[in-house]
Amino acid sequence: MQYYNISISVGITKSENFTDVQNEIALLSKALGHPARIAILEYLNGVDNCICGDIVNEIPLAQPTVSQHLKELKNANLIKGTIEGNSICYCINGNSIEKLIFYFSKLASKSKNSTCC
Amino acid sequence: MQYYNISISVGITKSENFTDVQNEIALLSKALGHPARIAILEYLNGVDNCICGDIVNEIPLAQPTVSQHLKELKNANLIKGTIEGNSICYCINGNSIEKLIFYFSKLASKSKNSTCC
DNA sequence: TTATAATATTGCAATATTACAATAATGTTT
DNA sequence: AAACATTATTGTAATATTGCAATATTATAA
Repeated sequence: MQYYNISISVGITKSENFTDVQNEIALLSKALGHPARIAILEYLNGVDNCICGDIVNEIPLAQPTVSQHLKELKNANLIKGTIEGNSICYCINGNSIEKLIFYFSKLASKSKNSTCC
Repeated sequence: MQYYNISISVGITKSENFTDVQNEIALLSKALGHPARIAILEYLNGVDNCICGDIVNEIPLAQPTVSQHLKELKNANLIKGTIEGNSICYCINGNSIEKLIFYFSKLASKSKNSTCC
């Protein structure tokens, strides 16, 4: 008797089964799915003109953790930013946020009238 | 020599460090952070009047997996639903979606003018 | 050049998420 | 009642996420 242990993709999100739009909205949402990253966006929004050097001091987490969250926000295209001297200059990418707003508006449009549940 | 291995919260999101609003938006976003759950919402939105019995057949994942995703959407208050006979009747909770739209609109408002990054 | 300051990366432990087979629970048919 | 249909739960394996200490990188200041 011989056993073939076939287990290919347990634990991985099956992105290939879904549309590009579904995957994109999910990725953006996922990046927003942590309070620290929401807090970072709130701070960036509160600071005018992108003069933002000390995000680390504003977020109640250790510096490497904040750095990691910033990286994820940038990967998801939710913030733009560059290093300027020995500090960073990040700001919100309004386009991505608006993409979400536009998508969710469509999603909520029909569901307003639903009274059965 | 004696070692005290103190490691309390490694791996857990530190929700207590953030505001209620930040946590709520993050939880909603997190629930939206998977293409299958986006697909479920799209399907629910496409079907009028909540006559939705066969979500499982519409999502390209195994039935237990779909059931799990539905549970998460319900936990996050993104869908409402009840069992009706031997089928389910789910529909989108427009209030939660609108909560996100409202929040993101505020977040994107200031960032439109940012030109430094 | 040698600090100093700010951010990034690495490595690791702990927890969370994803997916599904097997099974349970529950209502509907026959 | 027995078979069927539909959804939920349990258990488990694999991967992902979270958080931080230690360290690296890079630019500025002394």
